[in-house]
Amino acid sequence: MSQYAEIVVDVPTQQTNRPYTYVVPTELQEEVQPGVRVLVAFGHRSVLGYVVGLTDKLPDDLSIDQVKDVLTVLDDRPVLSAELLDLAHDLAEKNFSFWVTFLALMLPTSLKVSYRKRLTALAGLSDADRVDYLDGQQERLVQTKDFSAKGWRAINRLQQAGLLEVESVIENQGRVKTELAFQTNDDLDELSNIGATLTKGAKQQRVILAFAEAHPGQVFSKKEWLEQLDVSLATLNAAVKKGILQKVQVEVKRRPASIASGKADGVKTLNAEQKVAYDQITKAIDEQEDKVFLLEGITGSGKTEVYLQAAQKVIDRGEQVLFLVPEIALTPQMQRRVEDRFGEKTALLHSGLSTGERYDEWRRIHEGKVQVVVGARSAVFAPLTKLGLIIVDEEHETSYSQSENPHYSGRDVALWRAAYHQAPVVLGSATPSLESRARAQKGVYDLLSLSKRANPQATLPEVSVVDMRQEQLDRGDTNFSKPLLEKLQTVLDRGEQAVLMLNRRGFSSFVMCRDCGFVPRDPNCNLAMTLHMDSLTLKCHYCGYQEAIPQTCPACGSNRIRYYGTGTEKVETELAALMPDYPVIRLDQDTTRKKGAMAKALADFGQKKAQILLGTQMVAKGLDFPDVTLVGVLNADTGLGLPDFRASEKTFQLLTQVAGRAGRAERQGEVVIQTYNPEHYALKYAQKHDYEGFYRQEMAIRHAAEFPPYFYTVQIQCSAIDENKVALQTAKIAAWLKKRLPEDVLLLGPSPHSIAKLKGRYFFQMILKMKDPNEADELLRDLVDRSQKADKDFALEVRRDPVSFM
DNA sequence: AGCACGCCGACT
DNA sequence: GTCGGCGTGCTC
Repeated sequence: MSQYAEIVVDVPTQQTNRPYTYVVPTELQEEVQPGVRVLVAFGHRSVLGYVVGLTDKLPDDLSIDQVKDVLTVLDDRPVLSAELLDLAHDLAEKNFSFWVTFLALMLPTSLKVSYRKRLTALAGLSDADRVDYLDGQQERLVQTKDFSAKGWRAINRLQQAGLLEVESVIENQGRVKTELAFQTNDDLDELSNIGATLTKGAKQQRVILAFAEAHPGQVFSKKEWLEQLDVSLATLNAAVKKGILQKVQVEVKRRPASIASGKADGVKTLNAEQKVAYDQITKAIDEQEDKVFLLEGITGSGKTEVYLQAAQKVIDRGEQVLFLVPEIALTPQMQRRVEDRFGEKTALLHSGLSTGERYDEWRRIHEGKVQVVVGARSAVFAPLTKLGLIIVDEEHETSYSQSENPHYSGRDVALWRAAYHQAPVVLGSATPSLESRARAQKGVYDLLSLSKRANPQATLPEVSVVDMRQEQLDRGDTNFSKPLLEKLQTVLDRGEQAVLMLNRRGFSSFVMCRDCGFVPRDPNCNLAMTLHMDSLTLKCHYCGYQEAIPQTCPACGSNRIRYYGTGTEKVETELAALMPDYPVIRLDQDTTRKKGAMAKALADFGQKKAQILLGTQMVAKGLDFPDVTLVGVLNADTGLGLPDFRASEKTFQLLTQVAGRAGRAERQGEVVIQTYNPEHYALKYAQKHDYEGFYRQEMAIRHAAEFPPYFYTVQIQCSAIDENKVALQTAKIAAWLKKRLPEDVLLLGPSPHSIAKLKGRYFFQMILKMKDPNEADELLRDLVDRSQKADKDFALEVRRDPVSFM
């Protein structure tokens, strides 16, 4: 029996980033366990806390009268395991954040609490005050932000005068979902008595009564009653009044819509290379080795089949599998395969779920009812206790890194958890990140390669590169080169399908006045706004600001205001003119915003309702359609100009991924890449399907420029509403750092963000480069600490191994 | 983050 | 003299 609990309180600041000791009252001894949430008094108020440990001994610097009691226990069993408590602590240290921030991140939103106050009017409160503070009501639930500091002072005065009651309310944000149901009376004598009182005309009541007598004491949902007995709700309510039925609330678990095809996904025979990979992975599973495998397999080489069979092995051992995918909403095909293979044992976690669905999936995992969890980044914190294998599909994807606070790398968390559980990790990709590939080179990871397509009749597609500079000279301003159009026509005539990708990264359509050159910009970010023809608006893609397309130039009044650049919509229009007989399915942010729209568009394409699929980067990932024999990349190189040392790597990965959509079955596939940089090495290697070649050349460049994987990077990003303030403050910090940084740590910058103003704030950044990733940690922690106290408007974020630079 | 304490200028 | 502005420091 432990007397004291170590508790991390829900106050995310540097000064409170440690456990506090509380007394466990005897009556709560059973319930207070590591990993449960509790309410504790902290300062002058009550806050949520996470129990991170128990102890019998008071810390030396505390006396018994300084320690307060745990007030309430919120969970009847721990919501966080010892593993996750530990992991949260490590992540906070590593990413310059707070322990409590990561603890909260690991739980579904439904288990977070809201802090509110209940104001209740007492006798003597004036009508004016009642209107001001209670909306004219008797009582009201309010948040801190509902009143200004002045307002709160006034409320405190009213409370002291005994005119108003103020009470803190802390409660879970989510609730278990219940639905209305009706339970039949189980007292048959009483039922027959009621039957005697029914009038002749009460036919419906007799139906219900007969049913109740046949099923005494049973519960059926409202829906079941309405459908099965064909009665109305009013009739049911009347039966409640008579005492035949009783209203009850029953718990229902929300499940995200299954997209399983209904047929079991058959186990496929592995080819020789797949078998080697499978054997190595399952050996590590059996021997409980926390090995990391890098599964480097060309597109269509059957990585998924290896994952699924290895997962089966883990399930047979009674253990659990964590299967991470970049963004599950974008890969419905992967979701379907896992569901077809493992059915009810699967849980899904991704951003497309509602809060309630997410909570219920989380509880299924927490209750141990699940053996496979499929999910995007945040699913890496799934409360699995018997992990036997972690799979990270498309491990090079940057979406595994969270760039907003708190920063973390899902891939690194996967490695941490696997080591904890002594389970292997499989990192899979056709185009591994240079970091992972380099680790495999050094023997830190085990390299497994799949060099052939799984379908023995399928080969890698032929890739041709078209120089758009020449095309523009010959044919004028167009998005479609002659070779691409010819190939497209051939494929369509044969009844096959084509995927066209418009790489929109760093590229967009905008409006410009042909007379004065005016370009409409949004007032927050001062960026050229992107044209949206479907809603006839101009939008800022960064802050979401939108306005109507001007008919005349706001600057000079000319009506020669025209559209420039290329968006998917404009290409769609151009395509419709060039290929009027062939309908097009468009796939971009705008057409897939609605829930399930992506899956529907892909299903339509799969059923050949259209032969052309046109989209942004999202068509590059994971699509597997046997009739696609042509892939066209309309603008391959727009990403090369970004201020990011990974621009080449990202371009190579994107081109390789999208090229992999062609010729996945028996028919030979073809790829046409249109570019203004035909000589660029990223294109050359993508053309030859030569990842290893690209890897070697890019590594040489990274080595010369002292970038990852040879060096570790840390990004320090500063922002403020006032431009001068950030510039000045950032320069000061740079000078401060230069004085203190070890000699072998390089500081780049500060430099302004390539987009001057974002969401009303100005950004500057500095980059640190170093050989030892933790060399500057202490200094950076000190910096974060100081900057937090310094100024409310000024914000500073430290990002380890950032995936994009600005 | 909240909340109190305490110091300073602007009013009854 | 007192009220309310906000800078500083603490919370088991």
